[in-house]
Amino acid sequence: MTKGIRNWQAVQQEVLRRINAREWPPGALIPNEADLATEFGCARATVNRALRAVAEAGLLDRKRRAGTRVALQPVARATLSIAVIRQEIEEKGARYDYRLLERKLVRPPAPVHRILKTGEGALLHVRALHFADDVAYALEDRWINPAGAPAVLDQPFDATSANEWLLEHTPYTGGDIALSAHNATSAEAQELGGAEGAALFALTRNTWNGDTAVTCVRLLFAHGYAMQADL
Amino acid sequence: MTKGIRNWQAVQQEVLRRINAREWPPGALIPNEADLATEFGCARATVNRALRAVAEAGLLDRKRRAGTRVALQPVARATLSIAVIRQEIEEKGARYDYRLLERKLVRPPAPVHRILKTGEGALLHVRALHFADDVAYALEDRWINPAGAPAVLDQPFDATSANEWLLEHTPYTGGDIALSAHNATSAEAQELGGAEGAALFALTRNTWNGDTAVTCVRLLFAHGYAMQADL
DNA sequence: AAGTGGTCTAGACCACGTC
DNA sequence: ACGTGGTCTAGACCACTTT
Repeated sequence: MTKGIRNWQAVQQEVLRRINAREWPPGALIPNEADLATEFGCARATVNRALRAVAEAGLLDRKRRAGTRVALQPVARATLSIAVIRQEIEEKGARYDYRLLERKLVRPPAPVHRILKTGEGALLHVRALHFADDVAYALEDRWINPAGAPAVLDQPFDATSANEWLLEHTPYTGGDIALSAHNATSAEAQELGGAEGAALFALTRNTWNGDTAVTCVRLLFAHGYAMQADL
Repeated sequence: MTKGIRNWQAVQQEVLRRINAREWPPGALIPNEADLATEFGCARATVNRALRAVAEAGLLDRKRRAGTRVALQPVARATLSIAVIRQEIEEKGARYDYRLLERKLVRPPAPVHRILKTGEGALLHVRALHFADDVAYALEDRWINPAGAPAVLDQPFDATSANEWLLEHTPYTGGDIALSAHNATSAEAQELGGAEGAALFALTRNTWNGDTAVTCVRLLFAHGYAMQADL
């Protein structure tokens, strides 16, 4: 009988240890919550809290009646923190700068129209550059649906980026993100200050609020950019 | 007095609604747990569970004594599910295939040595290709520390990829991941079946177990690959 | 039918950071 | 010092799913 494991972090640690040490090998059924609570000398709720945390990390599979099993293929969940670009740059200790390239209310081209599923209305198209210590850092190409972002048409976006303004002023209920690699066109290369054809890291993001599309944006990062994540 | 909000998901939903509707605008201090519990007619623990979930999603900042505030800059947390490559391909409905290119026990070059911080010993270097429906999908270039992966030297990796074997047989306590874009060298282009210079999506991952480095790997995905994430 | 995890409760004490 | 969130408890009932 193990004793003194009374807080959920300690329980979690012990559970992780057993998984790691293969005392509970992949696929194995582990004791139920009540038994573990008895063994550890704590309440079942405490065990539940710990097991739930480990399960959220992907290392346990829990099913009612069937019990808790050690995951066979622990799907690694990496969490990306996608902050406002200004913040990201300032956190690196660099000086942030911003330049608006274009801001137009236009009817979107077909691909954008398809993604945002907007009606007949025009969308606001904004293109801008973000700088870190005067070096181009990212090129932002964004379409904004005025129906999804009140007051957006009054924003000049000449000093504050759409990236930042939207996050502050526009609620959203969901979104999806795609990460990819893209060869710089000559125009992009010129704007970002790199070579044509250079491999650029691209982040494409669509955001909606309920049934209304809010914005779709592509961020092209200068050559050499790497996005960090933790396991 | 709102009534009938008795389970934590319902409380969470109501909290999200208030944030979204700007009833609780960004930066605002929201009522404390006890008051909300009274208002909703449930136990404080239920409110705590809900608020904790919303805070984990990045929409609330909670501090003892200072209370709970709506986050000013809701850092979007996107979660990447990084599965075994075989699984990823099969989930797309494609047929998975694998080919080992190289498997050698060698002294690592300086950059790898620096990352893994291993001693004098040799590392296992494995290069392999993953196919989806006979089309090259990803190129795996991996260094494995025998000290961190028992029995790895007995694995031929001719039928099962190191990607899969390690996940199944080698515990780890942590890791870090970097995502970037990379121009294909001529050799890489040949192996992946693309053009030299094509922009390739790269995932670089280092894994360790306690103080021991386990493996460092670079996965180069064929041109056109996009990694999906959800908000 | 039965056993498992999922959740709620009411109360309590604690840790922490602001006041 | 004191108010806040963080956590633990013991018990209870419920929902799901497998047997």
